Amino acid sequence: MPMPRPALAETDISAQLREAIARGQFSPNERLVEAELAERYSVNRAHIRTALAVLDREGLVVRLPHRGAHVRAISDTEAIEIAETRLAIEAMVARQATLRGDAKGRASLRQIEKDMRRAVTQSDAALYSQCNAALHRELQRMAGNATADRILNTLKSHLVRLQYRVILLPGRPRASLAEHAAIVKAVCTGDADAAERAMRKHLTSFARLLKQAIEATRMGGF
Amino acid sequence: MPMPRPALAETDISAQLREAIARGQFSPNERLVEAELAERYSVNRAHIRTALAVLDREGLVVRLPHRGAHVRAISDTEAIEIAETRLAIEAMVARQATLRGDAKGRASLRQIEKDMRRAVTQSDAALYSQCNAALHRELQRMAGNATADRILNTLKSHLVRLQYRVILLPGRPRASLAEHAAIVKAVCTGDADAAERAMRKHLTSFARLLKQAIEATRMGGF
DNA sequence: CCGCGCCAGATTGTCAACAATTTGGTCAAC
DNA sequence: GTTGACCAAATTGTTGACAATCTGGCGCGG
Repeated sequence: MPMPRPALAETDISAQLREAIARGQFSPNERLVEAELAERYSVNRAHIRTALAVLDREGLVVRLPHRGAHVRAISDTEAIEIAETRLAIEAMVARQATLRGDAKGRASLRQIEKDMRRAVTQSDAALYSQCNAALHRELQRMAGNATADRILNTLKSHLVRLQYRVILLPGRPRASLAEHAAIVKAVCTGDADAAERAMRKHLTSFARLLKQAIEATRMGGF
Repeated sequence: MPMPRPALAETDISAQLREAIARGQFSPNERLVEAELAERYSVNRAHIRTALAVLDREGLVVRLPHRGAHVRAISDTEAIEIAETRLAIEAMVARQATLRGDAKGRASLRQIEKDMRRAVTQSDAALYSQCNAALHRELQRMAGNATADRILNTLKSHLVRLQYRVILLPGRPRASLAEHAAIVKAVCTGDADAAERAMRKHLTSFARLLKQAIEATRMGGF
């Protein structure tokens, strides 16, 4: 039986912190005091320091010499930037998934689409969100592009804080479903161009709505 | 007068190591012993450790528990993967540079193109390579997409070890020049679609040649 | 009342010592 | 000759202590 792989403590802490920040357990601009984090995660301060350096490089936190680290508040324009960059990569992933994907992957996609449909008819936002993630994940797996995986992983950790704003927009799930269906269809019929186009369309509309949501928030004084 | 910003030692060491690995000062699979690096860069072992963690996350090195770090040897398929991912992002950057670039940037591009032409007529490979980097850098600046910048920076650090193979191909500079000229023209005339297409074409041919160069190397032994 | 310098506490940056683990080699037994 | 246990050196993993620096508040002088 192959041991569940060791994984360095530092790597682990980076992942935990990344997740925590992405989930909003630390608010933007919140100070991240090394000693506190060390205690909270029951590790040495050195590990926290290392994790912060990694997250700094990823853009999730900012560190100023002798002034410590804080959660980086991504600006509105930057959020859009990130969404656009994600779009560029996921469009490529959709293409590669079409070209390199296996039958099992295509079957998975179709199943996920079904679940999505159910989520929409039942107005189950949580289920929909879950299916959404599953679909994108399956496409990444089919594409088998580890580089793209890593980048998307990082980009999404920036976006999760924001996407709930979009998902909750009235009528969004229904529109999103149609877009997803188009992607699944293209991938399953082996039309790589169409798959890329469909994904591009999907994420373009996501980016547009994100932009609107941001504007609205700014106006409405949150 | 704004101080040239402090920059943490750790961040600095990460950058130095990244550069060194990218330049091939450490060969693939070479062991990276913390104590040795600490001495070479005149810093504490803790700094090296942190830097290695960052580079691990970036995919430049691999670390195994209790067995240390070594330069990650990127496989052939992965090199192509990286080139394709780069393509996806730079195509977007070209588009954004067209839409958001300023007149000064466009003037720069035209100047760089001139220098490139000179490099080709003089068969000055070093100059050409320099112009090539300058052109892509200027496009990134014009696009003003910090997220894309960071990602491209990382991706390129993986590719530099390989690109000399492509640049040295007979006739490559001349073909590359035409592709670059098309990009500059599209960006300067404000045709974003054309700019994206031109960049895509340019990097597609780069990826194709990289693939060929890799195949050739594999055949030719060594 | 306001500004300024200065001090104490909090926090980060640096470092060296120590513990834990792997690796490669040696030697004995078969 | 080969196998395997075992030991020593090298290396990584962990931890605590100490130095350097920032922050906020206090009191002094204007």
